[in-house]
Amino acid sequence: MRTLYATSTRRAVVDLLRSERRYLTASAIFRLLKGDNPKLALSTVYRTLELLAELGSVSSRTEPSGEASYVYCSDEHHHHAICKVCGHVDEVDCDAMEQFKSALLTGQSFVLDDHSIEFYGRCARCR
Amino acid sequence: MRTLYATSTRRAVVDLLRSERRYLTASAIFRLLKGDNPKLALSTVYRTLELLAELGSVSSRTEPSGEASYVYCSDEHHHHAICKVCGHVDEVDCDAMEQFKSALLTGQSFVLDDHSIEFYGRCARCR
DNA sequence: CTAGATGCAAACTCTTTGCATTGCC
DNA sequence: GGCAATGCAAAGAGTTTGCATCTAG
Repeated sequence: MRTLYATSTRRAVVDLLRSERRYLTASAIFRLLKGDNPKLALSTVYRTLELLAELGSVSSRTEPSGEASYVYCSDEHHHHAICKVCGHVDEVDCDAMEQFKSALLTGQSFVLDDHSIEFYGRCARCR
Repeated sequence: MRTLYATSTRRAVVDLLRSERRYLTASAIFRLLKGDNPKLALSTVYRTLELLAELGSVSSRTEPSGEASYVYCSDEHHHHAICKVCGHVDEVDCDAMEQFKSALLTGQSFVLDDHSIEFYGRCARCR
């Protein structure tokens, strides 16, 4: 199995995502880190994000523009509540979903295997 | 206000989406229509899809690959149940969601304004 | 006839890849 | 020292745009 190096770039990307807790695009991350690391390459950011996604440390979504964005979060099954004001992302656990399945799919002859939910609203600080 | 022409290309795209009822990418639509319409341009398909989205006749999502795909559906607030086998898309109305809000967001100090759900499973025919 | 739609090709944006060089362990 | 990671530049893929031509109304 491949050995992973804890490089300074990787640490910087993880630190940034861990402190921001909102969805950031690769180029946004690149811009934010470029200052402290002038020779950083955008392709390295992409490769780091790909790695973090494989490791289950980040989750990605697609912005309406079509750009991919990433947020640091747990590897458990959960969903995201995204603040429309500041972009802050809360994790929402989804045990409740189980018991609601049937009600949500009333009248549909559909066998539910999985689901994906995004909530939009205002977080504790922006409320 | 701008006048819309009911051109043959537009009719063809709408007819296709209405009969397929599954998410199709612009290039898939292009390929499917190219046979009957050899001089069709991909850019026209994109422009038609953009128009249909504005009119509320199609809804779009982003495939894991990053490609945008489109499905013909109602303009009402609803969600989609997507068959993993054939891709068939059922519309799921979401009245039920209202009463589940609080349960789903238990313990979160988040004010919910909106939500987006996708269900994955097997449709009536593929079950 | 005329505004709107189309085809074609070029331009753009985001993302990925090849390869020589650098850096972690 | 050796393998993994990086920077840089080039290539890909999907999408958009400018413009001359065509067409529905």
